[in-house]
Amino acid sequence: MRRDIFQAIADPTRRAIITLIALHAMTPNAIADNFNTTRQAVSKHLRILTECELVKQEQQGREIYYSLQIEKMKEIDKWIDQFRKIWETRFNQLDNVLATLKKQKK
Amino acid sequence: MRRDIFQAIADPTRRAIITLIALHAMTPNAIADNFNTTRQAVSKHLRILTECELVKQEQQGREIYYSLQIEKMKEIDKWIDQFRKIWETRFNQLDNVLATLKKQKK
DNA sequence: AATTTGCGCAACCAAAAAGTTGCATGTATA
DNA sequence: TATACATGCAACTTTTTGGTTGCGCAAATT
Repeated sequence: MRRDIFQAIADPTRRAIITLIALHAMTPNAIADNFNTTRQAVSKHLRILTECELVKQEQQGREIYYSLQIEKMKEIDKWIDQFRKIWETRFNQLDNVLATLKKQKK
Repeated sequence: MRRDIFQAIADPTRRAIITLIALHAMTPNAIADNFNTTRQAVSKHLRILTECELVKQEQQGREIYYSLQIEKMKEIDKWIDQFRKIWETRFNQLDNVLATLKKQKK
């Protein structure tokens, strides 16, 4: 079973769950109420998110509150970073081109 | 067929292809040589990447050069941004806590 | 002109994932 | 203690996906 963060965020429902619990911990039932799915389906998504450590749980009586382990999201940011470098470089190059054009105009 | 950028980057081979062609356009055969797959498999990945506009192609004779449409990568960055805001806020809050502790120490 | 090469596309197959159903378990509540 | 929730988990079904094979087409090469 492939379980990495990129695979985890591939599913739109999981992305929505992530956003939903980013600020406040929620129970599976409460989460399911926000979507067009069953509790079980949400439960499965939560298991996947837990498996790749994107989510942590906290039991409170018979309820289990799930919340986002936001640090983990930085892994995606880290991967994007290599491309950020590229697009920033390109932007600067464009900047240089514009500056050169301006100079020539003078 | 669901075709969005998050689904596109879910596959590790596709992520590798993206990184590979980020700087230089490459042909399917050249890309396949870098991995442990066939040209056809790469071709299929390229089709998926093309469908969600992550990749552009340029024909040159009988060869087709594929390169990354890096602007599209910003969409992921944009999604991550909501979480970046959260973790930066938390970091600042921690900063405040540390500052307060320091003050009390004095 | 014949052959080789680079490629896309469609059909197929196996594996994985998403969702559903039916439990079992533990915690509240009457 | 009996009942009603809240939940996880395992089995099963349906879809989706990644890969392979076998074309066909067009551009290069001979």
